[in-house]
Amino acid sequence: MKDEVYTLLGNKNLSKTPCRVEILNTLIEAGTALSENDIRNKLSYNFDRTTIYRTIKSFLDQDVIHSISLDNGEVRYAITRTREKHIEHFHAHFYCDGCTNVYCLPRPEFIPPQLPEGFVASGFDLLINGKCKNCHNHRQDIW
Amino acid sequence: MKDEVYTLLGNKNLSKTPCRVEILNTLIEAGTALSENDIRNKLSYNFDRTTIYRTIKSFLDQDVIHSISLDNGEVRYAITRTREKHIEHFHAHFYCDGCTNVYCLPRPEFIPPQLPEGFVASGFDLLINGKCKNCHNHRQDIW
DNA sequence: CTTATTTTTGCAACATTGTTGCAAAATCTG
DNA sequence: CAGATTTTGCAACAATGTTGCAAAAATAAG
Repeated sequence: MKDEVYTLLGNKNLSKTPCRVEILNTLIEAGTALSENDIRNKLSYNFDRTTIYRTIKSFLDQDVIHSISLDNGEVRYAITRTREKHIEHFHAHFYCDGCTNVYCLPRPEFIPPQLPEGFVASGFDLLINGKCKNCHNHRQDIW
Repeated sequence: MKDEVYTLLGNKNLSKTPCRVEILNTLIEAGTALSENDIRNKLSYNFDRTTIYRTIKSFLDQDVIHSISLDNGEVRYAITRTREKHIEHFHAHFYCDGCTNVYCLPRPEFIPPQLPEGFVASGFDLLINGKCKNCHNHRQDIW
């Protein structure tokens, strides 16, 4: 809990301010990726928008969290739980069409699709959509 | 050229206004996906921002084009060249770290990664990054 | 623990992008 | 060509990204 947050902030040389502690805590406790608004709404104190923006930016810079851009332009943030540095270049997330939650997925096997002649891949970002466990029950349109 | 554009607009029941013709033409001729700004800068006439916005929206609605959201939030648009309807749920694009161009890739084989228990996939969006043919020559950091 | 130094906050301000309403202008239909 | 239907251009906002600056808070040093 708090300890984890403090340790994390300490490791990354980020000062332990209420805003940072709360945001980080919120993201750790959330099972899914959260938007800036989601985050703001979960905080006990009404921090300034800029402060939240900059806190998120710091966390991103330090790889404490990572961002996921959805098709509609919405951005969500989630704790980065990868251990190895290079894995950062291989992201996979799941977007639930039912509840719209976004979940981080473990690194998938990278089967690079046929690339045009001369193209070389160095990473990827995969966003799978479908129904999560909860929403799968009230199933509707399974392909 | 123009004929292709006219036919396309006709098929989709979109009126053939200068703005639509030009934008569609621009996107067809571009080998890569373009941002709204890229598009605007290539037009001969200074159409209103709203008009371009709405034109793009119409094209998206009619599946004439599709959008690609980059990690940094930037959005690019490209002609939809898929024939079969259902393929729309399987997008793959290539982002060149060198020139920042975005290319549409043919539909890759979908090797669904291990999903959590109870999760069901129905589509995906894959953005591969690396170096395109041109930029690969002045190679730098190949993994 | 108190002070000096370094960071973070809050606030004002702006840029960009997404979006809508409305009247004028253009396009389409017969 | 004339009337009906759409699209444009413009004004206006909302949401989000971003920066500068002084006040407030956190950290480091003694």
